[in-house]
Amino acid sequence: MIQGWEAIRDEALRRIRTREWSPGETIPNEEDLAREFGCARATVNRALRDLAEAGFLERRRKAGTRVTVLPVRKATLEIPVIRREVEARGAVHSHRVLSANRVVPPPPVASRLNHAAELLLVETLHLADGRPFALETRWLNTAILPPLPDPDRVSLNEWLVGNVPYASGDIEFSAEAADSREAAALGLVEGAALFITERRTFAPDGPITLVRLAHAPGYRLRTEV
Amino acid sequence: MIQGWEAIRDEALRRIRTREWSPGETIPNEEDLAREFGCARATVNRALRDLAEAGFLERRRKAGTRVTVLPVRKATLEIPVIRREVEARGAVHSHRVLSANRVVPPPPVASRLNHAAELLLVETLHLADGRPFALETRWLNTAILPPLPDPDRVSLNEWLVGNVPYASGDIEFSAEAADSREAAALGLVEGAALFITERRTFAPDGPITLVRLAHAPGYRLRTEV
DNA sequence: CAGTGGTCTAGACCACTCC
DNA sequence: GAGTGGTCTAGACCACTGT
Repeated sequence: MIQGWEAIRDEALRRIRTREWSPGETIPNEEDLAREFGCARATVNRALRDLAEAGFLERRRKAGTRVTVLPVRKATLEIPVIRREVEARGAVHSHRVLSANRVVPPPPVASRLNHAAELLLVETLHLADGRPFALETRWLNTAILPPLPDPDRVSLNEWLVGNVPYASGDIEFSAEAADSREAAALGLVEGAALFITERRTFAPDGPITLVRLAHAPGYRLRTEV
Repeated sequence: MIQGWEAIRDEALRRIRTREWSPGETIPNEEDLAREFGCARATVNRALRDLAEAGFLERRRKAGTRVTVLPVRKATLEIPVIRREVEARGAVHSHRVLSANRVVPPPPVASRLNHAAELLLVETLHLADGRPFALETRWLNTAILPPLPDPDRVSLNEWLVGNVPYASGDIEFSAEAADSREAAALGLVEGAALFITERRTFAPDGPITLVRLAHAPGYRLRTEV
């Protein structure tokens, strides 16, 4: 008798990995497994649901549960606010607002936010122990935001996280060559490889913000599988 | 009366976002919430567990459930095998093995795999519609692997996914400038910004493989939040 | 030690979907 | 229509941890 849903999950994963349950194959249904493992069906359900969320199994009512043929690795990334990230490296975080202006967004920004009217553009340099860490370029839709705090004093990111309910958004990661502006701000040569994070956030009634973070070389995003 | 654990999760999330439950605050315990929502405690547990996994709540026995002060965004990345990724773009995938040699790993590789003895090094160029898509540099520990198939015919990645039980691993993302070898293979100028994915995989009895994927410019990793 | 979340059970009904 | 997973319940016991 196997005890606990985690043990059942592990046993199921073992059978998948040893191909006792081979890719594409339908495994026994929950009731049969519950009988085999000597537990309630809900416990089997918990274990198999976990494996399905991890991408090892595919479950459909009536059709049953199958072993995924090519498991898509699902990695969970933790994306902390910058201050936390800097502090996690044992450094002191500070930031400097380079500019803050009302600007009509260029077409790429307008289309990504689905918003053509004027936005607030704030450029901020984040520092770790006084050295450039990342350049933040943030577009804000002040039309639907409450009055903003002074960005010199408060991190806009943290203020938004705490004060603006949001509905949805996405994040993209890419690599780009530093342009002259980025190179100057981060103290690099033009063309240096930058790790770029770009986040969009939308409220139910419109876009909230678009943020582009250009990270200085050496930045790594890491996750366990 | 609120119906269904998802409705309860949504209601709890609403209270968090409207600061009805403010950051750092301890929310009512499961039993009280179950009474309020007119459902079983297990249903409340399901809803709150979901929010805790998403990073909105922190739960501890005896101490209760608190609203996270600075929610760490947890994004789930789907990391498909390269062939799938290429096909998802509507292109035809092919690959070309550039080299395959037994090599004593250089110190950075040896330390990352915790293995100093000879390894098999396979370099593969992945193509989308015949154009360079990514350069794969793979170190394999043949000492603990079953006999490998011919890498010209079979994608080593897919073969490993299907044939080697693994225990753990990690993935790192970064941006690096292309060296002359990478630039040549991918048809770029030296110094071009590459998006790098590096995966380590370990079996219980030793390292299995270290893979570095250098993606051609334009590559983006995207996830919804 | 006591309060809270974590898990389990046995049974029930429902929702989806394949046939 | 029937088989399977998805969810809910009411109650129970356990595991952790703050006091």
